[in-house]
Amino acid sequence: MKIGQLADKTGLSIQTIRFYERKALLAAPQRTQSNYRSYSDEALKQLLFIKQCRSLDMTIEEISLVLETRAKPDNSCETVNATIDKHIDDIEQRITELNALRRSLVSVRSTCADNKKVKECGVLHQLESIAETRTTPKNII
Amino acid sequence: MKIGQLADKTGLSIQTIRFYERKALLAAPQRTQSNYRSYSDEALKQLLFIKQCRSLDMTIEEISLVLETRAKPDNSCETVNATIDKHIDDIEQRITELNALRRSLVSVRSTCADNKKVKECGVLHQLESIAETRTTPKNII
DNA sequence: GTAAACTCTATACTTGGTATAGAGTCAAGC
DNA sequence: GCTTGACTCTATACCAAGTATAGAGTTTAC
Repeated sequence: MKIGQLADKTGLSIQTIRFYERKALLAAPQRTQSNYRSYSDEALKQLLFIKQCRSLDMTIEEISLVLETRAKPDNSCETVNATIDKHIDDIEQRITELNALRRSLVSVRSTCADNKKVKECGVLHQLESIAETRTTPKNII
Repeated sequence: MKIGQLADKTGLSIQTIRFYERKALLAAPQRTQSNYRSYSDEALKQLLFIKQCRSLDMTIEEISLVLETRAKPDNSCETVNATIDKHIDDIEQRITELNALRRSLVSVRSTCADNKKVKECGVLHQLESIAETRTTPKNII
């Protein structure tokens, strides 16, 4: 199967598939005489797995780790579970941060009604006051 | 004041300050004879303003817009409020998405106990099953 | 035979910075 | 006067997870 068909079947773009190959998530496939990539059904399965992981917002690195673990059926799946657990933690933390951020924004926003002029704008005044700067999260997620 | 002092006073890194200058958030300062940047207190204020906006996770573009509006004291502050409102909306949407994501992850995770082998791992099985792929958010925030 | 559709590689772009390299400048101590 | 260390300058590359292009070659349909 050529890359276009694989893209159709997976719903991923052709560039994304090539990108995953470069990132070593997907093994480099065989090539036709004209140097076109030629994929097996295994590749399709692999890509759907990757897509599923990405839909859970796992990073390429996390997926890489999971794929590596998966390759050895008799190993413990501990690292997979640990990856998911950490990922859940990260997301929970990010939710907490965003909630705090939302509260700050709502608070700032509440200081200005509509139809004011710039010089009277409470929001701008708020932004000028050097409130104890909340250290904002590196937005990983 | 030289850039190092400004960095100390604002808590921003020297590179970040130069980066903001390149992005036109901060006006290019005067230069000494030896081509060192020489800042006024205005620049300090401006940077603190920018830092405050960034701490609210506003993008460079949003900050740019707000700064532009702020420059005209008699204009309406409508665009500022609109920017904040949209920003709040975006964050609320992102929180909703992350909550959904968290539920999915917890659900996947619940299918595997500890100390299983890869071939028995419920999490891996879940990831293989081609569940209706939740279209995952482009993580803007 | 030719045009459309497909594929290839390589490269640049996105965001908000961070991290170098290599060169120049300044102040202090000897 | 000279050296050393701290500072600054520009330019460039890097991060994640792709997306978008240019320019070339290939296959397919008519």
